[in-house]
Amino acid sequence: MSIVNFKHDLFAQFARVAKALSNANRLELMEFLAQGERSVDALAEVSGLSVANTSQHLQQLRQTGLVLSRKQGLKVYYRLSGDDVIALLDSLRSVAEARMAEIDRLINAYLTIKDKLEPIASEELLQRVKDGLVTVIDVRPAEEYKAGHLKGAINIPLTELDSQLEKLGKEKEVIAYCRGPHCVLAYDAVARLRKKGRTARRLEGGYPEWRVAGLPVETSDK
Amino acid sequence: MSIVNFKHDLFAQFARVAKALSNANRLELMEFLAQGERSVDALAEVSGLSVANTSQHLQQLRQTGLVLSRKQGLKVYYRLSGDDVIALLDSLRSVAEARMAEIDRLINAYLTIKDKLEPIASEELLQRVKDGLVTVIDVRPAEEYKAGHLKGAINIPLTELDSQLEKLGKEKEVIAYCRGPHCVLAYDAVARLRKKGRTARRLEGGYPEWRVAGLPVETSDK
DNA sequence: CAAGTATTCAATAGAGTACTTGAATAGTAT
DNA sequence: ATACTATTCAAGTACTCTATTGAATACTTG
Repeated sequence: MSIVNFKHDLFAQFARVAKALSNANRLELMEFLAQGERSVDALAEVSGLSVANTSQHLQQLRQTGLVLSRKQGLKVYYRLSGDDVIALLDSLRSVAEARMAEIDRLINAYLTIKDKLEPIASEELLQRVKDGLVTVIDVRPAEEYKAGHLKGAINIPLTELDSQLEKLGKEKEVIAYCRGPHCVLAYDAVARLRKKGRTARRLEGGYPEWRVAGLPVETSDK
Repeated sequence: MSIVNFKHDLFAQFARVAKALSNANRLELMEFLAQGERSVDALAEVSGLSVANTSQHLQQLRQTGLVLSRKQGLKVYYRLSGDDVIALLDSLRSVAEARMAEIDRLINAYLTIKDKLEPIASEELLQRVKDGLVTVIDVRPAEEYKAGHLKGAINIPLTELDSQLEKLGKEKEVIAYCRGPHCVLAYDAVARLRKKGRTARRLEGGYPEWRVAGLPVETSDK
């Protein structure tokens, strides 16, 4: 094998991995998988894709080694094949957010629906917490919550929002936050809470912004 | 805009970045750009693509914000738009290597001497340089060396390795590096040095990885 | 201004991708 | 066994991507 061919074949393999990531539906499936193992029909339901289509996307991901599957009874469960895959996804997201003006445009277009999802500012939140007017929920996965969170916030990962609804008093307004200004978990949470008839808003920014601003947090003090 | 659409559009933007990375030729172009700024015809020459084709790939990369360009006189010079792009490429490479048996097969097919060419890690190299135990050589072409190289490394392009052998003390171990983890120049150099009876190893990674890790470099300070 | 060079544009053929539909497979429950 | 369920397979259509070719653009030099 010549050097040139070797190099080209090697790059072709890297390109295969990138190609597996080059579809919005597959990225969305992987975001769900990042939260834990899921069956095909569960993934089809949350993603809104047909079962056959979901299955085919999952097989593409499996062929490049990004996900693994196991069969148990009737169902096939898929999961991400390792933490380095999460790191790759984060790296992709971070480059995309940093570089693409298009994303800012999208976020701004979305946020023009101010009256529906107007965020609450940090100072206002602090005051309302003191006054006992709001319940603050952290919708990130439990591990991230454990590593550090807003003081007084309770952890309700997005996946458990429906089942843990009773933790939230019905009279208080709910404030949701997650990883950062672009993290869609908090948007989702607010939308779903409102569907259930609660009063909900999103915190401007996320945990990192809050911490950097010197506002009160609780950490695992590792 | 609904939350679902918003989320989907956001993932579609991330997917665009991944799609830009999903072609072997574009990845190869980016590896060259990781060494420094390059004109279109220089990139066309090293990649073996036609100029028009090269230009079109570069424009795709520019549209997703992965590279930037500037025009000077007749030529247009492209460069990576930031170090986070290098981090993304490394992350992609690392996931691909970890997951894809296909890549191992390729590497073994080409580099049958693979286990004889154990790489040295960055930290270990730094220590051994301090202790005066090793000579570090940069086997990339002179222009790439000039644009930036590991502090203290001497430039011996692969083509001149035989003729400049006397530059290397016979007692010290020689460490060779080039463009990146898969740049074959360093493998070649190590193999040839060993044939001449020298003790030689390859640096894990290459110049871009070293620089991004914040380790000491010397640049042309343009 | 004319000639030359580097890059980009435009049009095209051929290959690959996404999603749908309906059927096939493998396992469970009755 | 039979009915049922979750998943996968196979085929078809509409759409997109790559690389090639030749022309157009923008800049420099004589």
